[in-house]
Amino acid sequence: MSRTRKSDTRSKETRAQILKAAVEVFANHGFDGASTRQISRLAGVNQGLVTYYFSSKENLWKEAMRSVFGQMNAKLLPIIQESHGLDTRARYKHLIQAFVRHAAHHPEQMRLMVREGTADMERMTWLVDEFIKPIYQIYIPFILEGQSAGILPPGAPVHYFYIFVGGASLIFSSAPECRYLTGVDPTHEAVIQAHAEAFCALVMRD
Amino acid sequence: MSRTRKSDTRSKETRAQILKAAVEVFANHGFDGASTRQISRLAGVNQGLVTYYFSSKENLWKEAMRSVFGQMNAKLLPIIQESHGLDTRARYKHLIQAFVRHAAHHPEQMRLMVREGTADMERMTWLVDEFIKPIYQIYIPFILEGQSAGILPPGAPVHYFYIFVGGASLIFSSAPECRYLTGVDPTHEAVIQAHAEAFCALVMRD
DNA sequence: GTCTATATTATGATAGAC
DNA sequence: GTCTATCATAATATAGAC
Repeated sequence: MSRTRKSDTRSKETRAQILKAAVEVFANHGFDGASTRQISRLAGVNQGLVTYYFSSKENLWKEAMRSVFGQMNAKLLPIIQESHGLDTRARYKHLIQAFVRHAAHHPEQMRLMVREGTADMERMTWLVDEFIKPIYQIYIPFILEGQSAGILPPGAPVHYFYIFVGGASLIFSSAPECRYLTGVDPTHEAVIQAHAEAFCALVMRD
Repeated sequence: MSRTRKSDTRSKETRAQILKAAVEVFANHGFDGASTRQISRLAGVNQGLVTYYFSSKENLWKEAMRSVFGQMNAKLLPIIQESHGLDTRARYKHLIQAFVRHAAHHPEQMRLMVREGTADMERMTWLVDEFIKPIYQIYIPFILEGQSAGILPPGAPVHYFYIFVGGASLIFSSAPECRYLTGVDPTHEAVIQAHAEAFCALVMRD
């Protein structure tokens, strides 16, 4: 293996470690509360490398967002595609379960989605234009279909969009609080399943 | 009016302005992201006065929390008390509407409740012990009563607690995002009413 | 590519004039 | 009680050695 190939691998790993740490720290502290020092420390690399790979904190945040939403789409879009064969009730159950499970296994993604909704206009609009709008466009027909099938009550889709996202994910994005408050640990597989079932049962009444 | 009385009034106003600004900035940027300079600027007072009135940033955050939860309890506890005369279905409708409306008019309180759920262990446990645990204790019998009456599906109360709080409040705590994403402004009274009705309809199916 | 060193600005908190 | 001035520290970002 040549020296260049080895450097390439090392380089990509370093970049990936910084990105992974950035997702975690931005999710837990928000853009303003996160520091590049904290991120580099968590990544186990030198602080100067953050600028080397990502130019600026702002750009690192954008790359972290691209990474997170890339993962989310890679996971959920195929599930949505496959679900088109199912009838509406089965499809609802399947997709809600998939979304709850995803939120459970990637709580940092849910926290990132919600963080910059108020703090900064620039970052909020960028995030909406780049990632949230396409997701919302998928939700709308899904909600309308549910209303046509009598699964969901009437009302503008926007209400059910925020009820779905908030109701499905808050227990996981507040996992440490939930554990301390109730003794129930939302990272346990049985609790994840129970939350998916409770949420499904609430949305899809017989 | 004596000079002392005037100073007292001025003093209380200054303190109150700092507290109000602190609630806003902590809600939008989190503890780490907020700066005492930003808070003092928003309050229209000198930065030194933050320390004069609140000793430290940590203590200012705690006072901001006391203020916010004090307001919430003052508003919602009487409504809960009065509701005991109603039958279960009417009571559910009444209380959910009240909670949605409160979340709509005080989105900063919802943001504050959720912010420190992951960032800092000390602040999270303080917040839970001091304010969230009492609220949760009120929710549990409310949820159990709904399950007994057949309004809610079975499942541990913790799931419905987080579904209620998350589902009812996310649209309001992400109001700027919602406005930019959908064109629907969650600060409008008609939208608040529509959200309360959609959420009620989802929870309380016929 | 990775490191150390540093320039510059912003932070939380304090001291002291008024 | 409110202000200005300041200290010590931590922040983002850059320059340059290796």
